[in-house]
Amino acid sequence: MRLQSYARAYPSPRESLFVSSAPTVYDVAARSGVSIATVSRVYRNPDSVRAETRERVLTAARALGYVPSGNARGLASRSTGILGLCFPDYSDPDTEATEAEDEDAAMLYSDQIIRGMERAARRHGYALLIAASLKGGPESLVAKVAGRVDGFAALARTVPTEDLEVISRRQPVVMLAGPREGTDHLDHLDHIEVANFDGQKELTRHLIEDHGLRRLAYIGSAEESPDVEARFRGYLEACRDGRLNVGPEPDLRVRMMRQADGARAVDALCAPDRERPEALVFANDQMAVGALHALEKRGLRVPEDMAVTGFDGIPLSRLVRPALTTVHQPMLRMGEEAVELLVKRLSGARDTEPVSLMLPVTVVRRDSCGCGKGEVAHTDIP
Amino acid sequence: MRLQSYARAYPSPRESLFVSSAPTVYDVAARSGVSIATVSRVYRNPDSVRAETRERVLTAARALGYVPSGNARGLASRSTGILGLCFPDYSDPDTEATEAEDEDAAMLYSDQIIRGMERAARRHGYALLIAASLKGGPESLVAKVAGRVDGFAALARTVPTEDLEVISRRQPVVMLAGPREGTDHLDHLDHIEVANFDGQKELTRHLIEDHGLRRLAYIGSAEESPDVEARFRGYLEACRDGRLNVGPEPDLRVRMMRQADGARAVDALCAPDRERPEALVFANDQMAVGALHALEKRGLRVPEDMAVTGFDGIPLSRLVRPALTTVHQPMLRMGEEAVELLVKRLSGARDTEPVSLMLPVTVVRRDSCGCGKGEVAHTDIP
DNA sequence: GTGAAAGCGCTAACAG
DNA sequence: CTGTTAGCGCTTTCAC
Repeated sequence: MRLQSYARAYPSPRESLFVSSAPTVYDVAARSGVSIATVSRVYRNPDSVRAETRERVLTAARALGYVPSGNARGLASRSTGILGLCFPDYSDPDTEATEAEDEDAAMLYSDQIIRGMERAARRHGYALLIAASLKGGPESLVAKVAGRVDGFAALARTVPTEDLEVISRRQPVVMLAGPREGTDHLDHLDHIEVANFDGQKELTRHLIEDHGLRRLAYIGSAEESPDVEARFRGYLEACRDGRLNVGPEPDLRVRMMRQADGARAVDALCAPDRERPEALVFANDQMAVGALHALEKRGLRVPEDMAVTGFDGIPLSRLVRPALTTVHQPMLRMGEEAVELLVKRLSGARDTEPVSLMLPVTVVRRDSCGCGKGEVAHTDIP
Repeated sequence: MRLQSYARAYPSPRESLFVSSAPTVYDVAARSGVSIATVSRVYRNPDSVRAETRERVLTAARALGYVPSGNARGLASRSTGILGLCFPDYSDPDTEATEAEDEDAAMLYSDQIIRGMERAARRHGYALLIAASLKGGPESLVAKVAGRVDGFAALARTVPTEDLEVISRRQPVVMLAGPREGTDHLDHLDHIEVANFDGQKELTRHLIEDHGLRRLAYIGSAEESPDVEARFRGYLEACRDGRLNVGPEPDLRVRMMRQADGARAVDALCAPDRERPEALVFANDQMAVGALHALEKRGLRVPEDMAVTGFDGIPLSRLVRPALTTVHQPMLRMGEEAVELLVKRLSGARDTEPVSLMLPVTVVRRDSCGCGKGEVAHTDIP
């Protein structure tokens, strides 16, 4: 019944740019006079085939332009040698590279994770499949990735939690950055987060104690985000420790946490009818950068008239003027740790207890909080 | 004969962290009382199934924790929705991040391409599979990627040219950065390169005409690299135009073009027994950065005692002191163009003539060539 | 060492 | 709108 294959005519390489159907093990087997099993062996375990036979097969394969189908392989062997990463579409039109030189300034959060994962995956012999969720169905995203990899990492809120729960019953999954919620479901997932609370708390303490600021405003997210909430709680605690008068809610919640939202925050919080804060504490760098621009337009000086801080430590934070005081997250390391966790699960430790890591952050004091011109100080937290 | 599947017992979610065998269409079909074809339709084309039936299937799938197998899908449908990228292991131990803040300084060439491809792939609904060639068999790399994607890009010299030739008969391949050689084979490949020749020529002209330097030294690569050769030819032409006395070979060829090699180049070219050059023209940024360090150790000032230039425009080039004069390559754009080319091929234009793009570069004049402190000038080439 | 045969999980006609 | 029936290309026992 595979005779059709055996009888298939092999068009010369030049017949068309792309040949209608790619050669298979059957073609190679027929041409080299062995069975398909042997062809398979030549690729999976060369030493189990006599040298002469092996050469015959290889020669035929070369002549035919044979490339093993990863899909068929994965299907038959139930493993792919690929790790995956799902992340949300963070792209910010305002941050997109416009001038050539700014390409690297637009590096995001997720790009660092990709770099970290790629590096670690490479060390372990895995390739990396990356997929950003677009506005389309989120269902498709996870399914697409999950169905093609041996294990994967997902940035929090990329994938419906219940989907993750289901998938994690089948393969190793590590959740990135969103603290495990509920503690109830999601019990199969390994989990990595950063010290959002401690970082934001230390940064806020710095503003209050070291710079003597007392009227702070916090700009958070309207979307539910455990990370942002943790940061806000850190901010609150520092405020209370400093005996500042703060409510239980951020002074402002914006929708997307992009540059435009940061600019809008300035409009809202520096309205003429209200007392101007002494410091704008943003839940991320992108907004803070947007605010810097907006403030400049209004003729307000940073940090003299108003201090501004961010969170994340994206490359852009160091390039803007004044350079942004922020809390640096070790995203590269997070990517690496994610791979380590996945690899560990894949190589045996499948039924051990879920792991939960908390990575330390670094408070980076630059100009925008009032720390001396050009001087930079780091404090690792915790 | 699939009865085993139908009869399979479904362990409760808690029975084990990972269930032995994942549910399939057969399980979902059995549980929801439809055929496997219908299950398949629910995922591929939901509207072709009556709403009520669809819900039944979805419910069963959810209960079972069903996730479609990408491998099986790819195998049956002959397409994966994935694009690939193969790149060499560029990592440089000296550039690796040590301090948190330097994570982004370590961004390489290939990272920008990844970013560009990911972004463009996302726009077209593709995911991206990335794999760096490690010292292991190169055979495995291409095969791994090629066998799992609908089309892919390969950085020059990542993959044996003959392999590419073979594979490109089967699926779209675009070659990055290495000029098409021979013109003879490789005729199926689309190809993208940057203006290496013109960029290096303009930079060299700047050194000669604008700064009046006449004793230049070029540091190239021992490995064969069309890109580096093109740069060198640009350098040569500028030198001849300036009536400088230059031989047909670089003053030095180093092995890896890493920071350590740049430092070694300084040792070799600034030896006491020979006349010191006025400018060190490096074939890439990494070496130039290494040279900057070595020069500083020797107590030589840049640019006063010696001008230094690089090529690539990596983020690090702007962060070092003095900031490096270099030629910026639009790697992000190269990644994007690569995806556009692949997508075009995949959506019909399979048999049209191979495309060859030459992307413009930008000469970035910073401090290390003697251009005024802090001032930066750009010139786009061509 | 090599071959035969049975799937892996899904899609894709083609009937009904 | 739904079911039947073939494979997709490879790995994998189990014999020989």
